[in-house]
Amino acid sequence: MSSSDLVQVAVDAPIGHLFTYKVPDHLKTELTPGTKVIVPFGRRQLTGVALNRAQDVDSKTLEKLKPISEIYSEPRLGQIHQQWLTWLAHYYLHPIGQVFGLAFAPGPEKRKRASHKISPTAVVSRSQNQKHTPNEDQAHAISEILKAAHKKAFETFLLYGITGSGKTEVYLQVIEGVLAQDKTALVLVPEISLTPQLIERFVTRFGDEVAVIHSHLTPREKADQWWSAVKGEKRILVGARSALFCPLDNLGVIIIDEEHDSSFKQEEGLKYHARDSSIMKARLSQCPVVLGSATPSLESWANMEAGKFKLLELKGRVENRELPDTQIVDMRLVRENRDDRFPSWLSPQLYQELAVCLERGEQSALFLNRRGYAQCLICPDCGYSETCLNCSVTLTAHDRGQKLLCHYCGFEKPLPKKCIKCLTGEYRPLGNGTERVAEDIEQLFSQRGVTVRVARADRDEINTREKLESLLNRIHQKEIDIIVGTQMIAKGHDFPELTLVGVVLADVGLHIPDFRSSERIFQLLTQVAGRAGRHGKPGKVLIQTYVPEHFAIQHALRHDFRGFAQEELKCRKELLYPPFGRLAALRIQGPELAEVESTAMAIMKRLKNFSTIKPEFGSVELLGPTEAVLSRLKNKFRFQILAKGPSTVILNNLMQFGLQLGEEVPSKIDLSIDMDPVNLL
DNA sequence: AGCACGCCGACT
DNA sequence: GTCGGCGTGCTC
Repeated sequence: MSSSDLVQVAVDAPIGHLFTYKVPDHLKTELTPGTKVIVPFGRRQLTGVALNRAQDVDSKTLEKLKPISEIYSEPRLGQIHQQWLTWLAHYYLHPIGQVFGLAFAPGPEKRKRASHKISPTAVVSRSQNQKHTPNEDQAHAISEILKAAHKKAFETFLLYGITGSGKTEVYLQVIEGVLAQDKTALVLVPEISLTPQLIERFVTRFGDEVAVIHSHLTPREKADQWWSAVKGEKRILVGARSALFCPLDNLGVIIIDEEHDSSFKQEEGLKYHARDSSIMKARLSQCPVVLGSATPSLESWANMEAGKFKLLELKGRVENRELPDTQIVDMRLVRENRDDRFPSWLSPQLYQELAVCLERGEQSALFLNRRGYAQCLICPDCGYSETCLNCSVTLTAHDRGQKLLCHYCGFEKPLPKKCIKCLTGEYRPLGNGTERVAEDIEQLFSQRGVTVRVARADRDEINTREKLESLLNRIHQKEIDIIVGTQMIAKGHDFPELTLVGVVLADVGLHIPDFRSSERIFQLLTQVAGRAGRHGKPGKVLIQTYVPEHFAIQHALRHDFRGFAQEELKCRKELLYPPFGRLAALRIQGPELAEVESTAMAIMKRLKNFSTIKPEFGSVELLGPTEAVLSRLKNKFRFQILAKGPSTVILNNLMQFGLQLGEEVPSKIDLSIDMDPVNLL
């Protein structure tokens, strides 16, 4: 037998290694590395990707090998994609066949030859949103990026500029230049920022060159968009993180907008970070990658300071718009001088500003990073609060407190009339959510004979694309006076008439035991402040907080990212947290607490042992096992081991060993590894 | 992940 | 006697 008869296949099954298949004679010429195939696997037929030809095997093993059943004529993953997907599988310790599976179009398998043109926005007026003449900073950024693209040079640019500094215009002109070089462009945006407005901007500029992938498309639409990009009919692909898997050829640039956004990290299955993975893809594709943000992640900022990323700064807002006047309201004082005319979450100062805003006929927004009616309901008699059956969390009140909902598993039940513990107490809300804020505001003003049109913008209220579009329309038509919302109003949307932003409680999220909590609060406050006063009218931002002295709040108040970064990086350095050290999390989960705990301890012991025997792991610090902060989710008890080390290579090696340990663990227990974890709860 | 095989409890 | 529970093990 000659070696060309055998091929390695990455089969779409949760198994870490490749499988060897025979190549039937009639497929020999058509089968090249990167071809999608169907192979017999046990009793089933699975898809996979053929990779390299396999070595000869002895005749005994040869007998066991099965032949490839079928092959697809397209897509054929080029060498760059194969290398990239292989890197992902190794780096994130995920079964290679499943990683390769992600590079195929989601949705309908059978596709028609004719490609339907699905333009995300039907008719576009090319008059509006035309190409702007870039200012000096923009022009410099555009030329630097295009220079790299032209040289086919890999380089990572950090495009740093505050909200309204014109990052999108840079993206658009870079893409224009890349298209002129006859190459393609990929733009990744957090799902929440992938708004009709943003899509419109791309479509207006580039018309039917743009494919868009977002989560509200039907499988059919998604497949059409995907294929039009794969086949090069559309040379620009805009999408959320998963669009990174679309096998575009001839990439000229990758753009990651809002690069700091934690939604770029996938938390399930292949736990990849789309920003880091993009950088690897750009490296392999020999093209520049642009990371854009007003509040860069400290990882990226440190990489820039270390000279690995090149800084392109956009100073100031375009058209010299002024930064909003930002003030803090100390809620401790508000509480001391309690004014019963207002709900307890509302300071007289914020009320005053809202009233002024209403009088002037201008729009305002109230931001609170907590959805629902109340964080929990508590019995005033015995102190009991309702918890989820499946998770170790309290239930959040929704629908004016009539419904209790678990934000982790979706469990819900109606509110009991009396406390289920002492049977006498009547639950009281604790910790306001957006629903409560919206209700209070409406009531407060109507009591005073003022009708305010309040709209809520959160995941509960705005759960379809239609609702989002209708909300945005109503806001733009000035049919809304006050928008009450969560992150949804902080990210992506441009509200031209908005002059006042009130942060209801900046403290939400500040006390969670996660080393990135300050960074997240700084980002959120900066983003939400950036919504105020963008078009000619000066904006005002009021931040209500019980900890006005907190450095994240103080730096946000002064619009001082550099100051924040410097101070936060100092803390990170002392504890060797990222970006100064790297992390890997090993998570152990299962239905029985005792079993999970003992398994976690056994694994820790093995890891410790292994790392003391091998000197190269001397620099790795192993922490735990600890019960996760969310100790039970969806009926699974959760423990965690954290590995902290100087480099990812070392952590990766250690985690490879950790993965092996997973095979010796009881079958009810699942062990998963998260490289560069973002969520540590 | 499926889908087998395999070895113990409650049914006609 | 078997129907079916889910533990364990394999898939080129």
